[in-house]
Amino acid sequence: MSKLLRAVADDDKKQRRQSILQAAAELFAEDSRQLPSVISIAKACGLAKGTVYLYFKTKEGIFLALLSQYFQSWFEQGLQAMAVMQADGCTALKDQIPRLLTVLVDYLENNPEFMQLASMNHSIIEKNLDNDVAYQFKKELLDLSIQMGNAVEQLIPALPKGEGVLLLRRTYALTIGIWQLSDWPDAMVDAFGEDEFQVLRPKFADEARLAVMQLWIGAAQLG
Amino acid sequence: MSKLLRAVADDDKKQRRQSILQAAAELFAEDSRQLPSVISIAKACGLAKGTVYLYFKTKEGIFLALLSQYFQSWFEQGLQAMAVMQADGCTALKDQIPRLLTVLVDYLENNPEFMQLASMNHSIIEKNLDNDVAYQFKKELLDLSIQMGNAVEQLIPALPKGEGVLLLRRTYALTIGIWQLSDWPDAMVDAFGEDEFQVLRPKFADEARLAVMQLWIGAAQLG
Amino acid sequence: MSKLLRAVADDDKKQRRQSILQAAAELFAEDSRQLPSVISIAKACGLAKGTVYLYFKTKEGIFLALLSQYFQSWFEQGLQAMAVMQADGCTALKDQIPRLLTVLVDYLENNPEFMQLASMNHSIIEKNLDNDVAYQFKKELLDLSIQMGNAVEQLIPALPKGEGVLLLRRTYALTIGIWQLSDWPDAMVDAFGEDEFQVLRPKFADEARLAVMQLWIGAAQLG
Amino acid sequence: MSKLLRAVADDDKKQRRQSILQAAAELFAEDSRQLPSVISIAKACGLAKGTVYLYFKTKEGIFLALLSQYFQSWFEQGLQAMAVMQADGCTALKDQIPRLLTVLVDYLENNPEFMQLASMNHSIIEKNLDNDVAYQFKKELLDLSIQMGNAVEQLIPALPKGEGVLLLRRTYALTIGIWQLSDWPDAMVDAFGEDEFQVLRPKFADEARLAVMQLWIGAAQLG
DNA sequence: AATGAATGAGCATTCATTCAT
DNA sequence: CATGAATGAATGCTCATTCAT
Repeated sequence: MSKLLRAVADDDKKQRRQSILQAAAELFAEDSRQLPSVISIAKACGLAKGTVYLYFKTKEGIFLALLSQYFQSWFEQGLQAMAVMQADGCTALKDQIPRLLTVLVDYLENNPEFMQLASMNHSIIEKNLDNDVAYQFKKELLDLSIQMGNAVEQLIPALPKGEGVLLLRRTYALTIGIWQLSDWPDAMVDAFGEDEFQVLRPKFADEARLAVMQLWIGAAQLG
Repeated sequence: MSKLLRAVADDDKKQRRQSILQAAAELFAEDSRQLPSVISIAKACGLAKGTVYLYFKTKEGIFLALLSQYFQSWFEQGLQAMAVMQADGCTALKDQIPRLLTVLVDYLENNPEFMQLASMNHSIIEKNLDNDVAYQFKKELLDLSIQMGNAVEQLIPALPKGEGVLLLRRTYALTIGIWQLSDWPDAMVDAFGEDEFQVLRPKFADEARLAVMQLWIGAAQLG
Repeated sequence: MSKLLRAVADDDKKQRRQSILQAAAELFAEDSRQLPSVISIAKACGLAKGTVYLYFKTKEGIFLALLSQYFQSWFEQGLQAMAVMQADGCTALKDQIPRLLTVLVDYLENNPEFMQLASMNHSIIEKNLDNDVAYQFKKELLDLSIQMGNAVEQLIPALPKGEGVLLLRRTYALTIGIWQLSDWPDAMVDAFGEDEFQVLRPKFADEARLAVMQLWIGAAQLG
Repeated sequence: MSKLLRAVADDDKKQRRQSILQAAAELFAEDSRQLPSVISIAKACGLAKGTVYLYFKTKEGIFLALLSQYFQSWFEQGLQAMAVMQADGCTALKDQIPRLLTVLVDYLENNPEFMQLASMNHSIIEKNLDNDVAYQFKKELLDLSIQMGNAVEQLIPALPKGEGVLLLRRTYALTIGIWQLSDWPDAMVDAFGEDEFQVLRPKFADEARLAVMQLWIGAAQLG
């Protein structure tokens, strides 16, 4: 076998790690019912199985890292959108919330693996993880959530102190649930068609936009 | 081994089928991270493995049937609550909605396997089902949903025609999402404690009650 | 695949179990450096891998069962030999001991897998065993040893009470050690020839006969 | 990483080689069920994995070198003891043999890794060795054995010419066998206790002293 | 000489499902 | 109807060794 170029420099290593994540994401997108096998990931990025384990301790570790990246990007998008709106002088709540939600939902729509991964039961991804790795992930997620929660509170004055992050939590829960409703196995779609059960199977982005809007309105109302 | 008495009469068969579901539910409750094995279910109800397959085509079929029963009971509870309220002459929306939601969430709280199973539906249960069985399940669920959707519309006049069932759909999505957030593997709770990450990990019933209320208020608002 | 005849009757099951042991023994004889893989054992007796696990809980369990059979046969041979000698009226110690040792060593010579297996380090066979299975084995071995130890004491009057089983223990230890000295990997024999190192590498049976005889004489002397 | 100082001088190399053996011995002592991994050895002596392979062709080579050192020390002890006795004018066979055996067994008792390693030699260590390395080892061992065999013959006049080395060979075999009997996995000791099976599981040093004495007496008798 | 990134062979075990009895 | 023997697919991970740097 022609051996791979060695990733000696730190940058090269980072890049290689990223290529593993990339391959993992693509394979997972193909069949979101289960995590792809390590060997398939390795092959997909031209590495040997053992090499993958130089970069990740366990298979689940790969997908947690992936999930982490999605979360980060998602929050970034949200924070950025809010920053832009402020810079734009867009202060009408009526406009701001829909703009923010659109940004957030668009991201989910454009990165379906995110929701797939996130909605995968804990019992699948979070088993077989180093406590360190899992803790790190939770910690980052918590920090990001709180940071963005604060921003949301500034956006919606009616929201009591500390409710921002809770609203985000519920928003996330809602999108996860909607994803699961919307995500049918292809085989089932083929078998049953799109129409008969459309009440049970919403189109993700439309439903998410609308449902989250309802949730936010209700939250602002109650606050 | 001495063979079991044969279930010849329809009633006997129904009863045997029910005993399988019973056993499956109990075993699943013991460890809800994964579906119990067929052999364990068979033993738990005193049958041989092959016999279980006389009543269900696949293991997943057992749990879909179980899930179906939970849905039925859940909807029944909801419908009944609404009927009682009407009989009581409780017509203040302000009172009715909380009463209904309490009934619904209480059911979920008292039947944690329901949420667990429902949140597995997606990635685990539906991957190995006969089309017939799956279709049957979806169909029943659809009918129930529509029926209850109508009732909800009567309850909330502000809700436009056809929005009842959609609100239910979102309610279900929201509870599923909250369940997943609240349901940590024991190992992780032990490792990280209950406190540090409580923002990420709500208590199911409290959160569900509150979040669903927000959703319904928002929905009524928008309607 | 044409499926196997089913071993339903108890006798058939016993026979099938025996055929697994048979196959395991033969494969192990081919390369005594390591336990053969389960798949190779299964194939060698025309079974599927899973079927092997219907008869044994772990791979190591197969080899412990095998070892147990060898021990039983070995002790039987010894006990029988002593019984025959008594019946023959052979009472001269001078004759009896060599006859007994010949019987014992012949058995080892004719069943080389026995010594191979026995001399395999504990860390290999005794790991991955049910405690029950291991205990059962030890218990049987203990009983047999004591029984035969008593017989040896009757044979050698000079031996103090209770020394019979200890002499057997040392005899066993000695044969194990000699086996290890005598058992070179084929590759090494090929590479180095038989002659240069014959001082380090005895021929098993000759050495065992002689060394054990020395041990027994010394034991009788000391007793 | 900063590269290590290079061992250019022969002495430095010898020292580095020795430090590898040292580390290997210590790690093996910690868990004598299996040979430690190369990476753990490398780390333990502050080297990189590849560097270890500059000094030894295979992992087993490390442990064979270690085994060789144990053998050398063991024989040295024995030869020295015999020399001292002669210098002491201790000529009573009755006294000499026990003194010698005590020295030999004490060494084994104080260096349990020796027996552990020696009893692995057979099934584990020799399976992955360069012929050169193995030959070298055998050759050295042979020379030492012959040398010490001669010394034993001088000690025990009753021993025919050439029987000294054979007696040593049997002595070694006997100690190896006794070692294996005495060496139970901790898990098993914990599970079964020390008492019930003590007949099958001698205490190494006591048993070795006694059994070897019997062997030597028998050998002197027969000679 | 020293490093450490890359390689890839090797394997026990479970368990859903079938089907001969 | 009931049984339970037989099947066989499916896979993460370690670690000795190599060799480019």
